[in-house]
This record gives sequence, structure tokens and C-alpha cells, in this order.
Amino acid sequence: MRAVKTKDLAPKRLDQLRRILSQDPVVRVDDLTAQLGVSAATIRRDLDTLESSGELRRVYGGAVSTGSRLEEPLFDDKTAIAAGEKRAIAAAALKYVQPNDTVFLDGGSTVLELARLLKDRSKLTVVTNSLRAAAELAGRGPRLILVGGELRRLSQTTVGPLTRFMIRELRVDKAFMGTIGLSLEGGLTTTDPSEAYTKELVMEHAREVILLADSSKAHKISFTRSGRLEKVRILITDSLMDRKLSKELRKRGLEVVRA
Amino acid sequence: MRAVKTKDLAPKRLDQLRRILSQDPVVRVDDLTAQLGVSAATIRRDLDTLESSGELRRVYGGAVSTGSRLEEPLFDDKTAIAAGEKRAIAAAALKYVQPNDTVFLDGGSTVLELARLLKDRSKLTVVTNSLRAAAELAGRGPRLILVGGELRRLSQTTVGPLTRFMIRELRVDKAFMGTIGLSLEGGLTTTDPSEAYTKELVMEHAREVILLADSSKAHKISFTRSGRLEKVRILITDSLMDRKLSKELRKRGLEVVRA
DNA sequence: CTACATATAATCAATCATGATCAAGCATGA
DNA sequence: TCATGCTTGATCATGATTGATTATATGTAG
Repeated sequence: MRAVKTKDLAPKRLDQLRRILSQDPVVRVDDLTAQLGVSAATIRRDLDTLESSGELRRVYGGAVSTGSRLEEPLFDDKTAIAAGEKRAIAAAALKYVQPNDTVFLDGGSTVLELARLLKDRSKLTVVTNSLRAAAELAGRGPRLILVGGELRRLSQTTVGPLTRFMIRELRVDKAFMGTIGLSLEGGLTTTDPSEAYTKELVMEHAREVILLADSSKAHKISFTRSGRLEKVRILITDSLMDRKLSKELRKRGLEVVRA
Repeated sequence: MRAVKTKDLAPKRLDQLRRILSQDPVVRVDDLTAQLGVSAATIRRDLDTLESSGELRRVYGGAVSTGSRLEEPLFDDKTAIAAGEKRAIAAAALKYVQPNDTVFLDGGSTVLELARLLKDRSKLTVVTNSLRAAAELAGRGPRLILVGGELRRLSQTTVGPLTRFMIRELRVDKAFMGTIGLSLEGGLTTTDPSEAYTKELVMEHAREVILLADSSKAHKISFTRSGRLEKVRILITDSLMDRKLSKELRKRGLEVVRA
């Protein structure tokens, strides 16, 4: 029984090209013919179609990716940290999303994981100021409403005074928030005042605030306050969360969920 | 009851197809005939019904599940003329961008090309409702302000009534706009009313409106008006633009630039 | 600048998928 | 039983995709 060399369908080939190009921003036609097992003519035709959709630029002998860095932004190093815990937290948060809800998604890698899990929820309405979350749901998924404002590159979120013009018009059922620091003394804290301003504003316009924070955030105090801890109804965290902290938070009326 | 070779009922077969497709986003007709034990004609008919219900997209030799990563992005329009022409138009538009300007970037592939050219202009402020343009400039580049609103998936822009809360607060020096149709009778036209609403709003808040429209847009009239042609100061187009149209537009006071 | 090597676009032929058409199979109900 | 309607499979002309060929364009070494 010999392995049948079944040719790939055109879309699959194009996607392979995309993948190759995302790994190596410059490719040669020769190498591609070898990797994909099709003729150079076909490779050229494929590259042409990808060029006309703007995904790459043809150059003599090959092509270079025009990659919008949205796919692998600076803050990907952060997503690597405790990725497992973050996914578990996101999965636990999913239970709180009702089919017809209107939810807000904050920036941050944990909330981004949640966004990924919402792709199938077409009856949902998602409001977000996170460009990454928006990119995740841009192709298909819930009704998507972007909060306008100035882009903060480090977090890839829209922040600052401009965001208030939209946020004050909206009310969401649930706001899923991330944070940099979570402590009894400092409450919720983050690094950037504009970001803090927007976070606080969002929390005031949510019926229910659900905080997604892994255990590494415990007892951290960052630069500036970002919303009142009292607004948080539910904290979803991982199993390594400091017991004392979660106990005290429970005493203050929060529901603490360990994913 | 003999069950040597019980043929599946049609609904059951469709369900099997769905299941297969959910596992593997791209399938070929050949494999399906083998897996389901029916003829290629039947498979094609089934795929056609699933396509008309929007669950998949037919491609030569098989089908691709909608919403899979393999699905071509919605916004790349097939009617597009050569990317080269669009790039030429964008390059010509670049001359109108002053270092410290505040400019608006509309959706559309031509304007997107312009966005790519603005990556180095760090003193610039870019306001946009185009998710694609934002993605392009998200990593580095000008100060970036996103217009909030509901995402229209087809164009990957934020549109509709929510956009007014931000736009009415802003004034830009130049608005670089795209369009679907450009004609003397219809003026500027586009397919979607929400999109039209936002376009018009933007144009009212720009000191100067610069229209980027390749020659394929000439004499086209789409569904709904999207802003007053009188607001347009400059039209940048390609060398194939209909002479009569550009002459008449000049007569009306527009500066017409052929890239 | 020229000459050489290589990449590319254009063209063509071959292969294979496709859609249309029609006939066969089969259940349903008069 | 027969007619009717529906689904399926086979046949064939048409159309799409691919790979080979060749002329042209482009980059590079001398």
C-alpha cells in the first residue's frame, strides 16, 4: 500500500503559503516548489493571488511578507507566560457568558483567550477596546463593537479621554477585565493612566464586572489605580492564587472562582 | 430486514458532511465519495445545498468550511484591479500628507495601500475606522486613533450611528476616502447605508477631502449616497480614468490627479 | 556596458472537476 | 397496478487548473 500523493486543494496550498510566509518573511519560488510539490508556474500564480489580496509583495525570485504585525505583536512574550493557566481561566469565564449577552472584553492576554472562545457565539454582542480581541473576532463570530480612542501600542488597546464618548453611550451585561496588579491595599492597578481611565469608565458602565487575573497578579501594585475593586463581582483565577488574598476578597463579597 | 448496503438518507448525509467539515476545514470531492459511498454528483449537490446555506464555500475540487482560517478574508474584493494601480494612487496621495497633519483613513484597499506608506511618519496623527489600516499601523508608525462603532465585516470598518460620538468630537486636516461608485449623476455611492452614514459624517469633519478612486469606479452607481461630491477637493485616480468624467469633475472645481 | 544566467509572462496542451441532462431506482398514494 | 415525484448515478460537453514550453525581461558578474 503506497502513500497516495493526493494533491492539495488550492485554498490549502494558499494557506500553507501564508503559514510559510508568516514564519519566514522572505521566500523564494524555488524553495516553494520543493516544499509544496507543485510547479513554479503554479507557485507564481498563487503568489500573484496573495499579492492582489495584499498579503505579500512579489520580488524577483520570490516574495516578501507584508505582514501586519497584528499577528505577532510585541506583547506576545506576555502571552507565553502561564499560558495554560490563562486558558483555564478563560474557559471558566466562558460559563458566565449567556448566549444573548452584551459583554465587554478588556485588553490583556487572559481576556484575549476568552475572545478566542467566543468565535462561535454569533448571537452575542462583544464590545471591546482591544485590537487583538477585535482581530480575533473580525472574521466571524459575535456582533462586534469597537471602542474608539487612541491606540496604546504596548497593550494594543484604545484608551484615553476619547474612549468616553462611546463608553458613556453603552451599557454591557458583563465586563471581563484584566489587570496588572491585584492587592488589598492598592486594589486594581495598572501601568498607564490613560488605560486606567478607560478601565474605570468601562466598569462603571457594566452591570457586572468579572475580573480575570492569574495568581501572578496577586499582591502586585502597579502605577495607578484602574477602577474600584468594589465593582468586581467575580474573580476568576487559577489554583495557585494566594489563599489569604482570595479569602479576604470573599469576605468583601466577591465570588472567587479557581479554574 | 436486510442491510447489505443501506444508503443514508439525505439529511443524515448532510450531517456527516458537516461533521467531516468541522474536523477538516478543507475537503475534496473525491475523498467524500469514498467516505460516504455515494457518487460525486451527489456530493456536489450536497455541497451546493450547504453552500447556499452558507456553511461552506465551494472551491475547485472540493469545499472549504466557512469561518475556517483557510477562508479568504472577506474584504478582498475580486473585482479589484491590479494592486499596482492602487499602489500608484496611494503613492501619489502620499504627497498630500504633511508631517504634522491629522489625517483620516477610510476603508478600502486603495486607502489601505496609503496606510502602508505612512508607517514611517511618526509625527503624523492617523484617525481611521478601518480595522485593516489600524492593523497595518498597530505595530509602529503615526499616532493612531480608532473610530469606535459596530464592525461591518465585509469592509472591516466600524460604521453606523455609534461612530458619530467620536467623529463629532474630531476635526482632521485631510480625509482620504475610498468609494464604490463615482459618477456625475449619483455622486459618491456605496453599498451599505451604515457605511455611507459614517463616510458622510467624516467628510463633514474634514478640512479637505481627498478621494482615492481607481478608474474602475467611474460611472458606477451603487446603492446609497455616501457623502457630497462637492466636499471632495482632490481626486486621485489612475491613468485609465475616463477623460470625460475627469474633465467634468475639473469643471466642478475638483483637482484631478492621475497617478 | 555587455554577456550570461535566471526569473517571469504568455501560450498551449493535458488533466480533471463541473454542470446539465437524462435514465434508473424507489417510495408514496390514488 | 400505475402514475407521480424525488433522489441518485451515469454520460458528456464545458470550463478550470495545472505544468511544460518558449520568448522576453531582469539581475549580476566581468
